[in-house]
Amino acid sequence: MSAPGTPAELLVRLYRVLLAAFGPQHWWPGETPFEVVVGAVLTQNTNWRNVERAIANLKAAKALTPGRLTHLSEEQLARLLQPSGFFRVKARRLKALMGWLMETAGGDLGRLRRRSLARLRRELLALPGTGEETADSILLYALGKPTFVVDAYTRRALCRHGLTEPGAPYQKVKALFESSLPRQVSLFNEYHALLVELGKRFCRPQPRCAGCPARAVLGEPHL
DNA sequence: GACCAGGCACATC
DNA sequence: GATGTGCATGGT
Repeated sequence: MSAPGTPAELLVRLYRVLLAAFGPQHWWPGETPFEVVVGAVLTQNTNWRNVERAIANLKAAKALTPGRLTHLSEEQLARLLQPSGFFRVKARRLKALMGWLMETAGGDLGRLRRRSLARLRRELLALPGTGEETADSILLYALGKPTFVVDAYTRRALCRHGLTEPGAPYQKVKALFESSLPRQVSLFNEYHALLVELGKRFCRPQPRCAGCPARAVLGEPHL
């Protein structure tokens, strides 16, 4: 049984409860918007700690700029990305993303920001290796566009509490948040970060539900 | 030693 | 269009 209230009401209440429980998260955990772009690819199905190691390698090699990354060979790049896992595919994906960034904006994220959300999203999704979550992470956290990021933690938490059905498509979960909340970058930014914190603490595949703040809003998990 | 982590593309049915 | 599989490292 889910808690009383429309899904929209529940999501608004959940945000307040998570913010009170965890405090502001001030995401994304990257030092610059460009680091966010790189991190969005490297974190695919990977622990953030390993992503940090790969980013440290890029910094040590003075390769953490769009131009430098473009000029590295895939093999050279793959060696630097090694700690983040899937390093051959990620080298290919990062090169494709850098190629697009250089071609469309000369490597300048500020220039990219002038384009519309819809156009940027369409172009990102057309790149090999940039799917919906990676595209939305870049759009929200690096480019400041109001698009909601749905990740494994978000899906798991919502599904467990009956707000979405198992296997709900990305767009459906995203639309649920975007139709329930004011379309604000700061809110989408903070909410996603809070959901990741919730996920890390309580919504692992083997849930640890004791003390989970979401229970107060969404009721007992049933999956 | 098994399972998991802030996905995605591609093959196969 | 749904489902399965490869990609790979490091922490628990």
